[in-house]
Amino acid sequence: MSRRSNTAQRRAEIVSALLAVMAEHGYEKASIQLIARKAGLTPGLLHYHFKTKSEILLELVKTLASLSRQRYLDFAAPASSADERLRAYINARLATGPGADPAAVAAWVIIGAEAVRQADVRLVYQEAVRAELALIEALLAACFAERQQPAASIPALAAALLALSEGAFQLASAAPEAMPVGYAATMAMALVGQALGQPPD
Amino acid sequence: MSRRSNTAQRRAEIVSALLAVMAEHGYEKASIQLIARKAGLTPGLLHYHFKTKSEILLELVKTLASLSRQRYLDFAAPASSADERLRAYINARLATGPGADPAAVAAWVIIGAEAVRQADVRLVYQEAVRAELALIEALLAACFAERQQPAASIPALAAALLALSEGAFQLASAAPEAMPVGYAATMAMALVGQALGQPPD
Amino acid sequence: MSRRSNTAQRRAEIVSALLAVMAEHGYEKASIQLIARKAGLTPGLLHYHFKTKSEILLELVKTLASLSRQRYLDFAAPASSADERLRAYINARLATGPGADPAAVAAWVIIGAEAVRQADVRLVYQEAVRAELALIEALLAACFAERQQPAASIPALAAALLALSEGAFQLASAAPEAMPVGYAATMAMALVGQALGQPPD
Amino acid sequence: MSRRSNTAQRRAEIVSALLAVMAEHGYEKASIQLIARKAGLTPGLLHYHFKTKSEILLELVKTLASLSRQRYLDFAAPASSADERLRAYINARLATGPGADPAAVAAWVIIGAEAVRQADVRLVYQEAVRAELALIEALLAACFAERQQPAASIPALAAALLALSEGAFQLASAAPEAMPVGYAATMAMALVGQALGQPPD
DNA sequence: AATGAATGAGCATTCATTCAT
DNA sequence: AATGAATGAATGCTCATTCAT
Repeated sequence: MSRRSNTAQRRAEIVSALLAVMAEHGYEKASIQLIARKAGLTPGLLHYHFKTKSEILLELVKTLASLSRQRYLDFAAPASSADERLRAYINARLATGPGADPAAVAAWVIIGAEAVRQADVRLVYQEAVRAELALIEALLAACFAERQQPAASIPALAAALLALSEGAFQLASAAPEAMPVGYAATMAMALVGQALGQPPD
Repeated sequence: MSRRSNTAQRRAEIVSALLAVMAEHGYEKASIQLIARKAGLTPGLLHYHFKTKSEILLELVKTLASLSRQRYLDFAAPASSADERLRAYINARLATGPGADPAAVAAWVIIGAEAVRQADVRLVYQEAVRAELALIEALLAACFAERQQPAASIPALAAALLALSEGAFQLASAAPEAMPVGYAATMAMALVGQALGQPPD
Repeated sequence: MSRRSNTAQRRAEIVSALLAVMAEHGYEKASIQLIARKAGLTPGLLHYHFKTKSEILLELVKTLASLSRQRYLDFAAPASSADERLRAYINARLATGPGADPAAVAAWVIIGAEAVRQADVRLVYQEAVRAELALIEALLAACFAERQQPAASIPALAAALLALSEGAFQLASAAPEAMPVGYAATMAMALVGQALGQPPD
Repeated sequence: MSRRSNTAQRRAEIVSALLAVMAEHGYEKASIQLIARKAGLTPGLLHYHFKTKSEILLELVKTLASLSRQRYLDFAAPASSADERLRAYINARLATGPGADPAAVAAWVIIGAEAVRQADVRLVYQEAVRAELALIEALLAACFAERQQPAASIPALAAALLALSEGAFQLASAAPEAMPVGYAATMAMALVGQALGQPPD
């Protein structure tokens, strides 16, 4: 009698289309028309599943944050020590970016810029930043504990690792040819190694 | 007595207005009307001095890069050693950002995102990145030379310092409350210190 | 046992929902979605019971006219003279409006404006106007007959009473604070009283 | 050097076009496209001179109120007594409507309906209603004074005259064939005459 | 140099209506 | 009877750019 809802799947398709279009054209130029075409849907249908364009963006932010977290969990699954988990985190983030997907990295960079001017985007972006910082701090604290060393400057170190990540994403998206290969993960390890008094390897 | 041309000054005013409007509204929402109003000029006049809106943005990129460079030169003026010059660089960049101006930092972040999708912006952005990397590498090489140490991983280290900067700008603009105070300069110094085998002071 | 058709009730619910939504948002902004939500139904179902949105409006016009007529009949039930019936009519119309419902009054005002531009609405609106005029004229004629006076200007007087009603509805809906209390019924009585040579009481 | 502004004239043209289109299609169906075509302008230009469509409507309300007032002043110019001025008012309003223009009358009816649902329209509509009531009350008071009679029920009488006007406009616009000729002015005079104890003629 | 009216393409969004289920 | 996804046309509005003055 009643139709079965396909909203969840449609929403995922639309979010995914926004990711792809945004990586290429930015957020403002990612028009509803363009997103719809990429998703193989009609513009009207996008507004049936999402009230506004901004709402799609907010869902994309959450999706990317979640993907990045899942990627860390996958990398860390085989780890058996705090050191290994921290290395897994750095590799998950910096060896090939979140989801190993350049488009996702570019989209994240553009989201970061939108967060500067759009209050609602800023809110979910900040939530993602706080969650990421908390994760890094926990990983660092575990390393210090494992070595029975006094924890030093964990917040600053975590912030620097996050900043290094975000900056690496930016530069990878906008000036890839200018950057050396593999610098980000290597230098992140070095920074952590210095704080721990020895390389985490 | 012919009227003196005020073109140079007008162009500077317009570029400065774009900076201010962009920091608040982003590039796409920084309409010619809005920029003109901020500059106290009329929309038509903007197109008399700049052929297109994009041209204003390109000039802003160069202006910001130049301001950042000048800021380093000012900080480095009293320095008498390679170590001091490197510290001056890090402080000029990260102690308060380029030009000590949050609006300029926000504008730079937005420019970074525009560079992802606009080829002409990407070009001048990459030029700025390359110049910045070259400067950092030279400063690092001088430090190694001063200490008569073999230079190691200079490109990776320079890239990491730049990524740390760009990421710190991003986070300072979009999630300032989430970040600890002064972490960026401190950790940049630490990273350099480790590479040099000792803190650069 | 076959399912009993609930069409009649559903149609009434829908018409009633249109009344409520229209009083708040006007006819154009009373979208099918909004009407459906107010009625607790789905958009598709509205088009199952009514072919077009306009059809719902036409039914609403008839419903309101019918309610207004029923209200007069209720008021006039205890009346035993032509004078009393005329007073009952004026009170039914103007003491608190049709159905004693401000939403219905507002909806009627909006219907009046729609009648200006929509031919099909105009048709049923005019039918309602003619019926109303006929009723008033009959009531007036009965008063004259009762007093054995020659009937004078009955059409003009009936038209003025109707115009006074419609205008009072308009002003009650759009500028209630600006109007004195109870003026409409009072002055309608006065107008009738003058025509009859004495107040109808 | 600078261009001469034609804004005032353009705005008047646009307001006039809205009046014409609205009388035929209502406010919602009076699209910017349609108004622009009627005015012989491009849609973009309408938004150059008016920020929003609603702003055009607000200006139209003021224009119509002003025209109606001017029409009374013209009618009242030759009057030499309070009675004559009151008769001039009634004739200016009801003999042929404000501006003697059926389109203006229809537009006013539609504005009245818009005032029910749009707060900003309601505001200027109420202002017009209050001004009109104040004028009628002053005219009535002058009549009573002239006759050295005690003033009775002036607010109610003024309200009834206004309601009669608004209702007459409504019926003239939506059901002209159903209405007798000249009833409104005649009955307005009668109503006033009764209050004054004798016809103002 | 400077003005500001004018253009035209593009935008997000709304909505009555249809239809497979 | 009922659902809710889907469509396509229309709407108000924005904006970079042009140009006569």
